[in-house]
Amino acid sequence: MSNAGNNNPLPKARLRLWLRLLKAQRLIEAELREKLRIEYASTLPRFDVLAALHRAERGLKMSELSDELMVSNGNVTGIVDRLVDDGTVVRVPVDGDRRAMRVKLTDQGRDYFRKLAGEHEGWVSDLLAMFDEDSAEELAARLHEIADANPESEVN
Amino acid sequence: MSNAGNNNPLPKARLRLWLRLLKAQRLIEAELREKLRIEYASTLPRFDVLAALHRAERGLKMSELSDELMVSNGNVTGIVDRLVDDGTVVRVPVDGDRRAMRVKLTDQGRDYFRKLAGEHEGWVSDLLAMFDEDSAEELAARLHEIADANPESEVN
DNA sequence: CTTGAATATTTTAAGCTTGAAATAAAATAG
DNA sequence: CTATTTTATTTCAAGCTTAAAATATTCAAG
Repeated sequence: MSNAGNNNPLPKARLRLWLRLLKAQRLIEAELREKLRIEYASTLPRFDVLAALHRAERGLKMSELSDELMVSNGNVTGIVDRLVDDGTVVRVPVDGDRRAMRVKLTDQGRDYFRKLAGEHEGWVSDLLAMFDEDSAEELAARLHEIADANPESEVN
Repeated sequence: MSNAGNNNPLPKARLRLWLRLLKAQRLIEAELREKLRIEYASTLPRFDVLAALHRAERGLKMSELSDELMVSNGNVTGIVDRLVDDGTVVRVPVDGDRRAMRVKLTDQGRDYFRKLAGEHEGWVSDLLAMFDEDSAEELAARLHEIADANPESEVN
């Protein structure tokens, strides 16, 4: 049967929510991207990789990185290549498994990221200045439900 | 002065909010992208262009398209090129301005999009099934504040 | 008119992203 | 042991994305 002219308001409300979410994300991402580019000659994907590595004391394997960031593994290869060229990260062999590589921040990379991360937090805080602590946390909790209800999404 | 060890909870809460927003967006986008690819051999950027054109009866100029979608104008050129190859859209000269082009859905493109849009709404609704109409609308309103407070962000 | 600034679009080079195929090593069976 | 399958990563081709430069046209002074 045809669904033409269907006007059920629930799916429409959810669709509007999705479009708003997308618009907010794009706006914030565009601002952050521009700041990273102009002030640090860097990019968001690079920042994301550094952030993930900074959270992981002893580094991450390529596959752990791509899981963490929800991007394909082939993608991470290229970004890490460029970070290696910069001298901010290194690939070290995982002993006991000659297939795997552990990616770690260099000392230089760690210093660099710490400076960046402080700035980044400030930029985000400015962009989300309309939320006080409570509303930010409440909103974050609501958004968490989305990831919670749709687990294990594989990107590969 | 150094900011090391700063633990101000407000920026941290906003940063968490941003990370949640980003995670939710990526999850939904990955699902939609996969469905479009597998079931329709299409992509999200193409869908976004078609959706914008569907909302605009008499078509959109290239620059209107890139404003609407918040992507660079060079970007739209490539996507529209491919849609023209598919036969879903056409570029028609704007009379009175030989620089400009108006992009319009073809009849075939309109039919195709209508089918797609119905499916798309269903996919989104399923992914956001944890929100009833009221919470979806409330959340959307909260997110709208972000775009509202950061207007006129130029992507070009 | 003509010159110069502004606008609309495309092109370009570089980087990001994906899914699939290729490579290599490890783990599992038989 | 050896063959098969699984796992970790890279490579590849195609498409997306950006910022900047190039083109082409229109608009605004003078």
